[in-house]
Amino acid sequence: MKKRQAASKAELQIARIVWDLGSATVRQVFERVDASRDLDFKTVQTYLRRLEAKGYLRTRQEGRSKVYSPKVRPGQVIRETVDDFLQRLFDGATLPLVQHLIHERDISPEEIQELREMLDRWEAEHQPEEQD
Amino acid sequence: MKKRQAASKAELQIARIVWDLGSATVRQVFERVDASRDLDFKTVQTYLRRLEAKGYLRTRQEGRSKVYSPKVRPGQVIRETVDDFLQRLFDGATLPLVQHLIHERDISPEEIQELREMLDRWEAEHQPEEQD
DNA sequence: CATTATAGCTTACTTTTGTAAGTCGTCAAG
DNA sequence: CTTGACGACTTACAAAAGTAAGCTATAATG
Repeated sequence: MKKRQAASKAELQIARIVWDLGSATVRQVFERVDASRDLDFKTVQTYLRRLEAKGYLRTRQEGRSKVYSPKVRPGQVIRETVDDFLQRLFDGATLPLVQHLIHERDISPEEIQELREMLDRWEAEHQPEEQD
Repeated sequence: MKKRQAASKAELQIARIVWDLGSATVRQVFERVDASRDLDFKTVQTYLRRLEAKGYLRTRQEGRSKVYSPKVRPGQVIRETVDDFLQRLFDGATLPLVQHLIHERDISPEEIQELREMLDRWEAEHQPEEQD
């Protein structure tokens, strides 16, 4: 199928900013990233270019700037990334990771509640009322 | 703290084999890996050496072979790896990932059931009967 | 004891990553 | 028009990752 070249960790973080903004110029992305990590404008520019080269983002010219926006849907990329991660660390099994998340990371009672509800909703939607 | 140098993806996969086996020689690991991916013996050897250099595995001499075994607990490494992943892809928030896992990956009704039980058990253990 | 097969140690080589500097064109302010 | 700021495009460059080949010591075999 696609097999877009994998985006590196740093690139992913930059891509996420573009996803958040919907579309953005280098500078706009740069301003968002600035706070957390400490990257040079040029560096951000490089990541964006690579992301475009790898097929994750597209650009359109707008005045003298170019505006980056997602080319493949973010959800898609996230799915692939998670899949790969799952594959490598848990042989692709979903449950062990969920288990790990619940056990090893502090999940609050509220979150547990929320999780339950999520399960309910999911089940409701995906098991169309089996009438007997 | 620790800040062991991060193990790369390929290395992680090799480490997992050692974890599974408890301890193993290069050849033993090689035989396990052989099926799935297609790595050269030498390559496996390199990964193991790097894992030792990075502090993930230790070795003891046994006859003319050296036997690799975990130096830091696997669970520890997994936790760190998951944390890092979570950080980069979900700003560190656990729930969104769980949500993603439930929604995007096919989870069977059995697994949902299992998840519920897992939540129950977890809650039971971690909310020592609040008497009012 | 000479011959092999194996294990270990050293070295290698290509891509990718992380991180950026240089150069050039253009729009806006003097 | 000259100067500067800013963005794009090119180029850089060291470190990590992926993948392995070479050489050496040694144990097992004929």
